[in-house]
Amino acid sequence: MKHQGKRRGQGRRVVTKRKISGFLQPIFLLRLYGQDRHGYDLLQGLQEFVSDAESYDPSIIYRIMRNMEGSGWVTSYDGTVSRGPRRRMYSLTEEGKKQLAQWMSDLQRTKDEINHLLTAYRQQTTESR
Amino acid sequence: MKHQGKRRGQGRRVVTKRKISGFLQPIFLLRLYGQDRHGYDLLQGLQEFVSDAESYDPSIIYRIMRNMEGSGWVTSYDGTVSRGPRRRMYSLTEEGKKQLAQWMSDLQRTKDEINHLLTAYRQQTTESR
DNA sequence: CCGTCTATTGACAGTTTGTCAATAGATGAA
DNA sequence: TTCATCTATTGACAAACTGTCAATAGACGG
Repeated sequence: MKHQGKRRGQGRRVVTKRKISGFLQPIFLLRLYGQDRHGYDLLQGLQEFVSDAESYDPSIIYRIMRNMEGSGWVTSYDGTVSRGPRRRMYSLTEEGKKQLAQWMSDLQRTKDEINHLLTAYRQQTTESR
Repeated sequence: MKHQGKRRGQGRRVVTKRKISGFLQPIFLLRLYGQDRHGYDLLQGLQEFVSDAESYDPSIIYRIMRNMEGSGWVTSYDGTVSRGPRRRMYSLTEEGKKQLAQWMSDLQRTKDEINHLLTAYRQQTTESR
């Protein structure tokens, strides 16, 4: 008999720094819709879509873009250099557009689910006062 | 010189089964608002809030609940047995209520961000046809 | 020539996830 | 009674993902 209703599980787990995963990918794909861009450009445009854009380490952009290239959603090529070192330019593929559409429909459903949850919460907290 | 614009990154990474993380926790806390419940009960009530409730392995509920107990958001005790083996009952703590409120405000912002993204996507796809 | 800014890459440790087997009591059928 | 089945919970492992940070490197201003 290990534990029977007594204290369990305390300790460890204090803060969670994890962000909502799978949210940056659609943002990047969307920003590649009109024109090709390089990683740093994508990083800077992030602030339009997320509130804590500064908290992202630049390296994650490149990791995400490499993964998306591996999935065939973007392709890359060496861009011309203006200031600084070589830039890897990314462009959206047809497959990437399909993936983006899929993501958007998933996000629509996620939004509906969040909404449902928020409504249920408000209901719960107003009726019990 | 490793790669200069040639094929890179293809291979690995085909399907992503990962779900939006940190979405089940607030659902469970909310369902504990009115009354104490056991894990299996929480599992069954999931379908009200997420579309793919069946796809969740029961074990994740217990893992999540143990973590939340470790964080002090719920406490547990042995419940009375009606059908089947012992049930571990969970109840929401005051700290858990605070955490839930925090989560809800985060989700509100997340919802706004998703909304912004969806709007930007629709704009992009309609203007470019 | 040096420091700074732009830009990208690679690596590693720690966390989280999906999955699955194991345990176990209660109930109903044979 | 014995067995299968349903309800419930626990533990463990490998794979995937995350945060973080150091390293590289070209261009530019002073």
